[in-house]
Amino acid sequence: MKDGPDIARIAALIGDPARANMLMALMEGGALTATELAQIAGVTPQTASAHQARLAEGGLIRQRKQGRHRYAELASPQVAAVLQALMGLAAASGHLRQRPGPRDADLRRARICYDHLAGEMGTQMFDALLARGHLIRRDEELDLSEEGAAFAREFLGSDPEPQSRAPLCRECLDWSERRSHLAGRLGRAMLARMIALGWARRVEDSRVICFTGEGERQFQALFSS
Amino acid sequence: MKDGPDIARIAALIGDPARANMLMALMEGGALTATELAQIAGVTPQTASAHQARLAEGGLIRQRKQGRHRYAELASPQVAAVLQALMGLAAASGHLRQRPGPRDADLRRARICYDHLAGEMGTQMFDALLARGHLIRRDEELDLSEEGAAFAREFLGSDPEPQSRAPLCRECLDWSERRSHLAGRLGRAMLARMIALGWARRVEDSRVICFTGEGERQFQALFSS
DNA sequence: ATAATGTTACGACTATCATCGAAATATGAA
DNA sequence: TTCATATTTCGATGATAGTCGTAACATTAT
Repeated sequence: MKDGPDIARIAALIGDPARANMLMALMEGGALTATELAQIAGVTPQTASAHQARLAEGGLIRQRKQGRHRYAELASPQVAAVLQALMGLAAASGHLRQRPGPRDADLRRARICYDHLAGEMGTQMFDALLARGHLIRRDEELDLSEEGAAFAREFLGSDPEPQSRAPLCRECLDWSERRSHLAGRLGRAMLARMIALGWARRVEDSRVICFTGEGERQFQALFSS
Repeated sequence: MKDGPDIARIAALIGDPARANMLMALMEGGALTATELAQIAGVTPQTASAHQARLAEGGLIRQRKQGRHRYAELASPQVAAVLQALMGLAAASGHLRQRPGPRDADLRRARICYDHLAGEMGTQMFDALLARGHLIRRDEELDLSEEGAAFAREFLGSDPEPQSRAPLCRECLDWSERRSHLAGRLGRAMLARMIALGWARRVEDSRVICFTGEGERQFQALFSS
């Protein structure tokens, strides 16, 4: 009966918390499988699959079937633009979230954000790398300096997934700290290395990352400002 | 459990058809009352009032109470940006709407768009006024020229609601024609005058505007290109 | 004061849909 | 093949919330 584009249909698709979380995860630019999205959204794979189908039908994501996996990625930059606008509005509305951040103290301290380190320790590492000139910000882009590359090679033992075409360094807004932490291939590799070194481990069925006493010491030695 | 701004809450607010229609109407920039929004959204005043309250609580609109009316307007340009992005995506998705315009032929011919004339005849009138220099477009604004003002005075018999501070002329996107028609105080006055002259009448319980044979003739005499 | 109109509050009904358990299907690994 | 993993289908359940009728409240008009 009304005229105008069907904006409600699309908004309703984004309006479900689970789907919104899935889309936010896809905002990073990568392609994720249904089970990965399920973990991120905190639902079972079945529901995630259903959501994925609805999002695809609504034209918000594209699906690439590859082997027994079904990867999902944002359908177009316009979708990202909508999400970006929504994030801006949500942040400006003060409606950052009912709880201004993860409520658990452990979650606020150190947690996993999809695949990299977030929380107080995440922002601390990010700030330290930036202060030392290992990371360089240039117009919305984040680059690794010469010294930064050397540091990463030494710490990681190798280059992080050199074959991937996902960005090496990316800023990711930390909503408990309201500041940035490091995402991208380097962010993922850094966290993986810390776990491999025994500095920290993931807590079962939670996003909490628990550092050992020794791990905390080493971390502070490396990233104290 | 998740981090990030609460984008789902806001999207869910826009996700309801009634609320989406209300917001789209407010996109014009004006302030509308609850009953006006109810008519536009096709719901009863009670539900419109409830929706208005939820939109205000969600920070999408601001309310100004004035006498026994409660005017609603978009809270910020950021809200408009979100709606704009959604419209762009919806249009690009081909999801213009299940039906690309009002399905009824009569609706496509001439209908009421809130308070002014829309449809083929609406765009025809708009184009004619523009072609003759009665209306002048200057950077997104729409103004009435000297000749246009004279024409309006003659046709209307008086100036349209000179006391109001709403814009006199405004462009309104016509989604069955995908072109502009005339809104604003002048658009409202023009339609009211045509009805007063007996050229046309509203069809009960519909948005259709039915022109008489003589009314159609007069209309074509005035606004043929 | 009385009536008329705009708005809001309450209560109830209803439909939509998100969610999950169980099971089926598809693909890859051994 | 047989087993394991990823994904999808089906059915059922449960909760959210959109809707309206009735009525109260607020404000303006007569």
